Amino acid sequence: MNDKLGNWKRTHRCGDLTAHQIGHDVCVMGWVQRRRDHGGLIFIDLRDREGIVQLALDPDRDLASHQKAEQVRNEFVVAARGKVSPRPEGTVNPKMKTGEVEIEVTELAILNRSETPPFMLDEYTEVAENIRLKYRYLDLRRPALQGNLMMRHLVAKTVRNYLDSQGFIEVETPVLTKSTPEGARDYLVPSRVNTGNFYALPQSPQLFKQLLMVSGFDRYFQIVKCFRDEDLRADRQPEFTQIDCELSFVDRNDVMDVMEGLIAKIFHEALGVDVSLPMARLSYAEALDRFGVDNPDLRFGLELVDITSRVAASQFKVFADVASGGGLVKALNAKGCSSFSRKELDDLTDFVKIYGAKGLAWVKVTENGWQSPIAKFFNEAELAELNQVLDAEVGDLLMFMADTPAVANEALGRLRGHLGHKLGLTRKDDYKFVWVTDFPLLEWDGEARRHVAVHHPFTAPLEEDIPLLDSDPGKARAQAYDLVLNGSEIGGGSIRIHDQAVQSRMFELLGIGQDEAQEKFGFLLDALNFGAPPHGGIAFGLDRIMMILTGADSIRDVIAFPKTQKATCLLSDAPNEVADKQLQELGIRLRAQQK
RNA sequence: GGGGCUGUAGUAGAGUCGGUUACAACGCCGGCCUGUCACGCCGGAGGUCGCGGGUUCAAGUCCCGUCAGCCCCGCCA
Repeated sequence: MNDKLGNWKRTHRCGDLTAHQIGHDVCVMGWVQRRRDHGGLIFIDLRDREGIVQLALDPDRDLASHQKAEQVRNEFVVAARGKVSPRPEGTVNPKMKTGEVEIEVTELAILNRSETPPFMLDEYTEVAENIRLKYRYLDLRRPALQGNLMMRHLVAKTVRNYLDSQGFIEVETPVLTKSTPEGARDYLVPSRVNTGNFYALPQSPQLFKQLLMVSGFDRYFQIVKCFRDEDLRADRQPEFTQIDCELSFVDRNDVMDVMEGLIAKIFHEALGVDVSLPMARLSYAEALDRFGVDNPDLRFGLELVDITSRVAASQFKVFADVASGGGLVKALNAKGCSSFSRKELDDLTDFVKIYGAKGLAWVKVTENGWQSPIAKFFNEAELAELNQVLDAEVGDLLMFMADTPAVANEALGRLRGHLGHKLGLTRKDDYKFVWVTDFPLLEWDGEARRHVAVHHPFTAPLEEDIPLLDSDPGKARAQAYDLVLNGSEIGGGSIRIHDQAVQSRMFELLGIGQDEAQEKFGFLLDALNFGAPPHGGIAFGLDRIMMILTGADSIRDVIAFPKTQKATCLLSDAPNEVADKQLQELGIRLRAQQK
């Protein structure tokens, strides 16, 4: 039989007790981290979200509570009354925040018992993630995850305070909304009242926040769940949280300025790190040229060098053919890496093949010149020129990639990131921000044989590029911007089209006919005709920001109840089959599973 | 849809070349212990080697399939 809470009132949290409370009578409640039974004396480490404090139970002080403590096991829920006392000489534990004191218990209550937990809730035990996810409520008792979620709360609070101070108003938008073409696969929700019709869960509140600008709210924000039915990754969950913002009467510099302030505030509050402003800015074209990717990690150099024109006339056919065929030949210099083993080089080659590269040429720069399978194809002048543009010195490892521009950039850019990690150049407490701007507005989808929006269909082109919409739409750049932190895209947005004519032209370019545009987005097009202000916005991935703030390698470590890579919940067992009656009410019949 | 890694007591691991009864640690249970703090000492219980099939005199070990977790490609405006 458990003890009743009765009139016991907690006075302190365990982790808050220090020398300041010495002499105070206190009452604490929490979970038993560990019991140490010395036959006579019993020590209990009692844990709550703030930390751990030691209870000392002496039979000479109170026999009843000592006897009760003999029954106590790990994870029992216990309340203790007693006096905060300095620990005897020589028994202070400097590893604990509360290590100078202990509670001399005079009354102990067992508020609830616990089965032996399936795994030890200490910092030393590594447990398989499927076990942790099944017993998520236990895993969440551990200090690491408690800390992550408490910091998440602090960040959300900071976001609300900052945006409020900047004149933003938090407005909720519908979760049951309309499925629209473009973008990610929607999660669908069948409508019972309108049999055969479906809502979609929002991929983002994009259209609604634009409508709020038309409504004159001027500045909107929302910390909001978004849903995308796509495959998961270490930093991607099917439901995730955005810090969603939209502003009226602004250009993109205004948006970036306000948002830099938000990010700086978050880092100051959460980590005590002061981000220097303004943040770096890089055009999309320059990002690709120097780093191969549009989300460069600026914590280290290893920049890519375009050598296409320098190898066009070389005897090395692989390079020369690519160079003359519209491809790209790029290189990077891994300083001091000529000691890489054959196996390491093979691994790097395998790595770039993941991104479609056919191979990777490498050169070890030695005192006797190039040591490389491709050295023989280059004459003295060419060697000298390449050494010069790549800043090659003895001990360096040069790597070359020749392919289509898309593959060469992506593969070598990813290799650059891979090397940065491998060489230990990516400190987690080093924070390098960069805005990437001037993205292309459109990209050609060879399969669908039409243009698709790089950002989304409501993104405004650069004003100077509007004529290109008619002459060469693929060349038009967008008033879009991504915020990249340490190689991770943590946010992105754009100035929107507020002119109905431009928006219609945009749909035309995307191959969305007038009728279809009216059917899918008519409410937005109508709204643009009723005095839509110039506006733009941005959305940050709160989960990704939290990953970086906490140093988590997985997005699951910053979400209370995450899903597995197959989008299931091991705790609740979602998704599951539903009763036939439910399907009947919805007018749904399941198709036979195709094998 | 594809590539890769992992799967052995409650937990996390070892298990050699296929060969007797599958090991030790932590946890758990019992006993002892009045200054420990990942307490210590003594004793004990605990196994569908993920699952299914195959090869073999013999499979945790080799082969095929499958399931689950993780990482990646595709996908993610």
